[in-house]
Amino acid sequence: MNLFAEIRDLVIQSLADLTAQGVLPEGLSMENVTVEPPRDAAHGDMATNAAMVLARPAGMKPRDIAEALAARLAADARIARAEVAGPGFLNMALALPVWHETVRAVLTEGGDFGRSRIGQGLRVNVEYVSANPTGPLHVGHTRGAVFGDALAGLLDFAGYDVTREYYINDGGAQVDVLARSVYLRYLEAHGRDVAFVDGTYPGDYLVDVGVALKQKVGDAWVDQPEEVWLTELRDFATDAMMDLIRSDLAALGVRMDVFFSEKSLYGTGRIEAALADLDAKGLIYEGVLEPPKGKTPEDWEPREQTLFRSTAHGDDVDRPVRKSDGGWTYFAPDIAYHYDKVSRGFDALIDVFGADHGGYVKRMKAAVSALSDGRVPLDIKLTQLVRLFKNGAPFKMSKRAGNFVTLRDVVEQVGPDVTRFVMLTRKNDAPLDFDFDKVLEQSRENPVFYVQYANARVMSVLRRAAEIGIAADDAVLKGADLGAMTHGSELTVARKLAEWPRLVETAARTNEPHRVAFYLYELAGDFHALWNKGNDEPGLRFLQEGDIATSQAKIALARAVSVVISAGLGILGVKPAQEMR
RNA sequence: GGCCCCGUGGCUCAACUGGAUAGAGCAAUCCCCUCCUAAGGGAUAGGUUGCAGGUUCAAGUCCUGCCGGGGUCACCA
Repeated sequence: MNLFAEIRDLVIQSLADLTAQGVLPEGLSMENVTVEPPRDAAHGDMATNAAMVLARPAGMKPRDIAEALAARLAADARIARAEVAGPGFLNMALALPVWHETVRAVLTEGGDFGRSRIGQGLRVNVEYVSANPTGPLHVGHTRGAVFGDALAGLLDFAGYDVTREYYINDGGAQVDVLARSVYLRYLEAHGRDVAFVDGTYPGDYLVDVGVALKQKVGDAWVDQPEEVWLTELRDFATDAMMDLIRSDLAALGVRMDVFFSEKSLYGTGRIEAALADLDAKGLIYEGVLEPPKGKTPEDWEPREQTLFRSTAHGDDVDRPVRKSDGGWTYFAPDIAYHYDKVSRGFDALIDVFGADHGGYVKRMKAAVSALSDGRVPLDIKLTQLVRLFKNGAPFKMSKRAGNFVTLRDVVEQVGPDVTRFVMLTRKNDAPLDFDFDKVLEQSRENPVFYVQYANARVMSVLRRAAEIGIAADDAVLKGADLGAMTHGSELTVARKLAEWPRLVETAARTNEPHRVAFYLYELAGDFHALWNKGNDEPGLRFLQEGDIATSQAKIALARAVSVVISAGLGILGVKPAQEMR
């Protein structure tokens, strides 16, 4: 049930009736007619812009349309009042039973309340994390991981068929570096003194890998040239790193559907096939690029290269796909990878990148546009930096190479639920401050706590109800007479619940899971306000001694809040708290 | 220099992709605990949405040009 959609349907139907009566001319487009909550609650429960949108095409005054529409709407039982305001807004106040039915719908539909069908079962691929398999995940990856996972959860809830995918960059030169670094640790495991020269990874996390390698091959590779061990060691090392990364993701509660290996694209003709597709479309050519506009690099020299005509699909310059030594640029396998995604039949693609990859957005979009002939949209979401703090002071990462704050560090210190929620308290393209102390603070400043506390309070009421003998399981509550729910503070909460399905759709349409986190904070706020009013006005308490029917009506509202909080947190991958400790 | 992102009360951020008088939280001042967990709530004060134009019934939101901050910029991924 989506109340806003229902009322919009009513408005559209009413406009159609007016057209049939000849009040409005034929053929008006209703596309831009919206029904939304007004900013100011004093304006009523819902407002429509219909009169203003239609005034010009209809050749009528906004107020005339609004008056006619108001009269029509007032005939519906759900509309308690409809009045014209401002330049032609039509404000509607809804009848009390509408809110009671909203609460009942939440209890009846349970965790499915708010589920949407706007996705229409379309298959969407969300690619995220995709960190190089050269070490453990760090905080930056954590934000991308949480964002991508929450987005996937959101789209699933909105009716899409979602695939969560990780692209393993195991094909480039960085894997050779990894292999050499592991080799050094391997020598170390054999008691050798080693030096980590520039261009190798000195991180401690490779120590165990070196030991494991020793156990596997003994001393067979000691004092052997690279030709002997490099190829095999690459696989060994990337496997070890992917095991590490998988366990990092598991600690955060992220589970991928697909791990796609870049290496699997090489030597199999798949890169060639993708470029052949572009070539057949006349988008591959040999040419010389102009130097970048403005500042020319010192060592610039004109060079003939194999280029992808990405400018034909919105990019600023064409992009090389082959290096001068004949090998592929990194962009070539990326093209092939997205070609693979397109050919797997996805209806939409989403890539989640760190903000430092902003420069690749246009070329990736151009590639997907070209490969799919514009049929498959690619949305690229960039996640901004995470700034770490401890007790309000910037948390310096050690300068020592290879030593950084890992995902594991964060999760072990504050837990996966807090990590996830906090990472979503800012929209993806804004920098995020993460303070190890503040995120554990129990105060209104901390949204994680605030939302969890609201849910815990509901649970507390349910436990207390059981103690004093008031039946309050869901089966009872959804059949309860909600007539006793009339107070303004109660209706404020019900109104907020009614917004949930609409919020889900907006968040899904924009690919912005942070909206869910903000909504939950607002819902919790309305609930806390109601709770506190119960301190002043005993009549607003959820448990009314000696009046089981009234208690059940009020408990039903509280329970509905926890149902929506649980559903919302579920989308974000956070477990709701049953009690605070 | 080109491209991308950001600029909203003293501070940290929202604003339902164009809707009404721009909303929250911190900080400030004042109030509310025999009461379902006060780990909370209520009230007051605080704004030319970086600047200047434009588009329209309507602009924080869209367009153009500036200013400021960040990212990025051909054979590294």
